[in-house]
Amino acid sequence: MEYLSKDEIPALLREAELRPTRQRMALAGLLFCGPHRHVTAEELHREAADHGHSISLATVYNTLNQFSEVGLLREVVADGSRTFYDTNLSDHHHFYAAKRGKLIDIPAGDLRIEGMPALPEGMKVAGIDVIVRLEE
Amino acid sequence: MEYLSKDEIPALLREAELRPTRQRMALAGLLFCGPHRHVTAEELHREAADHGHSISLATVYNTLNQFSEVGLLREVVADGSRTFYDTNLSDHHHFYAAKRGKLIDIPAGDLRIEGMPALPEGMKVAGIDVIVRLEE
DNA sequence: ATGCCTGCAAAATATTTGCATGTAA
DNA sequence: TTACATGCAAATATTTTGCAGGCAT
Repeated sequence: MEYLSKDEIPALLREAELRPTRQRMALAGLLFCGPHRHVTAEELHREAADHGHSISLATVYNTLNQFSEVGLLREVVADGSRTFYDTNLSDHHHFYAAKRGKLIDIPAGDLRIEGMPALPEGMKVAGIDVIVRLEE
Repeated sequence: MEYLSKDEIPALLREAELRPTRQRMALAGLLFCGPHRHVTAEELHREAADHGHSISLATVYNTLNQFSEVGLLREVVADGSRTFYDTNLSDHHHFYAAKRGKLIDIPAGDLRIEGMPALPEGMKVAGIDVIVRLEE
């Protein structure tokens, strides 16, 4: 399976109706041109800096939120104190090793939810998050 | 089924090796002498004030954390930006109506998890959180 | 009396926003 | 050119911490 190449990034952004600006290109390159990953804003900001992209942390936050809004990323709430962004959009769940602050994918289909009860009047399911918390 | 009465609170705290101080008594009374509930620190702080208990927000936070550490409460991470504390300690899951910021219990047993994959080397399961996100 | 608790304010963290400037189309 | 994006700093929101004084035992 091939990873996305850098020159496919502009199209990816355009399809999402986001202008392919320098910063978005750089961050999208880091996020999408390789295997799936989980990042925090802080991590991605540092990584961008390491690659010579000077992008402010606020812009990293804004960009991650935009990418989430248009469905390029999925937010994962595992820790209350930090937000993770997952490049894997398929229907899957997560292990969370709190001590290491690391998320690990549980492949789609491995974990199934059975016995969904009736929903409150007039509501529908927007998503199901399963976090399996791990300890040593 | 009877709810806990106020005069059982000191024993509850003592069993948890927490001194029954005025503030802990007041907060425990609000939390445990009635049906199960989900609260945020902010909500509990306001509620205490409404009942004439002037307890600082910092103390509410500290107390909720202590109660969680000794197993009187369970923390529920639903929203990333707020921590909920649940008085229902049984093995159950939650609906989360993001728009209303409200958690709703899914009774234990209603929802089952099937097909847990192998865990990473040397780790064990500390807990499983399922959040079913709802929208209108 | 002793040591754990609390209140307050200040610090720490994580994230968002306002606005002047920069840049893609 | 023109609207949208960015950088920066400041604002916001939430939670934690330090320390002087208070209270349970």
